[in-house]
Amino acid sequence: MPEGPEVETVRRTLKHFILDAKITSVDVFYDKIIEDDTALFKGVLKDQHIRDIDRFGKYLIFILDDYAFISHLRMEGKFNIKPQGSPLDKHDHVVFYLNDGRELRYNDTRKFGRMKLCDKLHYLSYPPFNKLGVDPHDAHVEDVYDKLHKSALPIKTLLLDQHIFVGIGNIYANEICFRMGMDPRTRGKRLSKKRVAQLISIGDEVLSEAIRQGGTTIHSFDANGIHGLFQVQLDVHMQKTCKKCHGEIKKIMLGGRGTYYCPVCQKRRY
DNA sequence: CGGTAGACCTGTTCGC
DNA sequence: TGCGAACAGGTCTACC
Repeated sequence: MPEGPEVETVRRTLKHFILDAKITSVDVFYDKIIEDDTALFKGVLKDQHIRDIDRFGKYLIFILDDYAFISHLRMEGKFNIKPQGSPLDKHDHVVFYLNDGRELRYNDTRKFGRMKLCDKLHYLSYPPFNKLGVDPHDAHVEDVYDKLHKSALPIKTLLLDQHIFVGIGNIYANEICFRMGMDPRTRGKRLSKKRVAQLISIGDEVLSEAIRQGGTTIHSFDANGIHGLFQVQLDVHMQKTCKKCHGEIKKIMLGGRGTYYCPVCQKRRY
């Protein structure tokens, strides 16, 4: 699922359903998902209540009584809440058994997602968080400008760099460039301070709107029949026709990622 | 250090 | 229809 807005939707939904539930035990069917020793991970989580769920960028942080762990969904990770004993899906890799007869299941077709124990109180001061950038909502122009100004990489590639901004993924990077009226190939160093200020505010706007709409849900989060997640209205990503000028949307590769843009509306290079 | 392929996985879609 | 290549919401590593 996961760019920042989708992870935020998962966070809110999970929090709504499993806050204060107790983890009675954990099963792990694919060890690589757990970056710690699996036995340690299972042992630490046993009999802990889920007291809170935080998010930083695309990371979820589960806060327990005495410990905490982070979860990154990468490309296809999903959490589902199922009644105890309902049939396991082929791609369910981690199961958290809850004391109320439900199970929180981590499902991940491509097995890219990762979980790891972290410091409960000061996790932001340790890896991976201490090296990450800022949420566009909290960004300061000077800091971002300093980073962008040093780089010859395309701005669209820089938007994906989690050391600069957190939470922006491939879809929203494309959408942000479109809303900026900016060619995604524009080099970071070409952006003026004023343009960076605009980038921050449009970035914040795009992510906030997506959160309001419940994230772009293609593989829908399916917690106990809770649907109602809208699909975010996308302007360019995977589109054929430009919503503004009705011209053709072009697709190119930048930094190995599919990049969509309108050659008419995103002509300007700064 | 900056930047770019390749790796990690499975499933779906596209082209011949 | 079949079959391999390319691609998918992400990040790390190895290597110029």
